[in-house]
Amino acid sequence: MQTEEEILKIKKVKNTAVRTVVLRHLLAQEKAQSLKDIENALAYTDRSSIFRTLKTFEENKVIHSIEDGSGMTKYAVCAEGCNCEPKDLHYHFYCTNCSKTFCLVDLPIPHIKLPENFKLHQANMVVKGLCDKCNK
Amino acid sequence: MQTEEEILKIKKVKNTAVRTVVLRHLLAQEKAQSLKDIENALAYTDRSSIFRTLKTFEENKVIHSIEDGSGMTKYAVCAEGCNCEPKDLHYHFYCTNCSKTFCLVDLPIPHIKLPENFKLHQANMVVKGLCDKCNK
DNA sequence: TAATGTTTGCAATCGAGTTGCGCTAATACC
DNA sequence: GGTATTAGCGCAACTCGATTGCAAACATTA
Ligand SMILES: [Mn+2]
Ligand SMILES: [Mn+2]
Ligand SMILES: [Zn+2]
Ligand SMILES: [Zn+2]
Repeated sequence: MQTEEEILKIKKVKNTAVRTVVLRHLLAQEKAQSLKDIENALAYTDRSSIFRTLKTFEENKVIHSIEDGSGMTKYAVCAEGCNCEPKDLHYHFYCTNCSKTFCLVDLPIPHIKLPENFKLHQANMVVKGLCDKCNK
Repeated sequence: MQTEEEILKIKKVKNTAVRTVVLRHLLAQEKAQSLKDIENALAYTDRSSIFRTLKTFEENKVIHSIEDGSGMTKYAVCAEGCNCEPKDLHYHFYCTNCSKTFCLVDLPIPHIKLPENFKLHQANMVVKGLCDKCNK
């Protein structure tokens, strides 16, 4: 497991107080976090600072974002070695009962045969249903 | 190709003026439409009426919605025989250049082996990149 | 140190989505 | 047909996540 400092160094993002604490928070979660989740957890850090930090992180591939249909974009730390390329894409699971969103990093996306002349760059793959805790 | 009246009858949705014109518009498009797209196209129909129409259509599986990450939910008419079940799920393509979102109905989603005890109900699968027209 | 660039906090704004409400049209009931 | 009830519609207001302008604080460079 890499520390916040190591990750930021590898991804060439300058370390600051806000960046460290946001990244630390993201690393400590099992579920993907919304801006509001982070804002609530970091009571003394301003929302717009967190917002801009998330943008910076995403641009530099420290994290990736997930549109799970809940109305709030979620964020999760990229796995070690991830470069947000097609080979790094994975499914996400959104539990319609507990509203948690997870990265299914062990479930790589199969090769998608797009129509002639289409070019794949990114993907937002969200599978919805019940997570193991809610599926009783 | 089914007419608006036929589709609404099959899906047991009462026909009204707004519903007919919204469905007709959706049927005539090659790309999935946002609420704003429809509002712009139907200049004399109120936004909230279109909004509620879309909700009704979605609840009754006349259309399905797509979260393509553009910030606006897109809507597309379900294929004939579609019941919005896992077997009916398909990929969507969002062109990052021209911002068009398409249903790739001929590209069914492969079986997804979720972790133990997870239950799949729905999915929002969006592949992003360049469409054939923009990939020169 | 002074100049320059970057990050942060605060407040304001944006905009897609949603809702309350009164009016009208459609349907059900007598 | 006539009246009560329900459903759909249009307008305006509102919600709330996301985004931005700006000035102060901080870091880097010359
Ligand atoms: Mn992920
Ligand atoms: Mn579709
Ligand atoms: Zn759950
Ligand atoms: Zn395109």
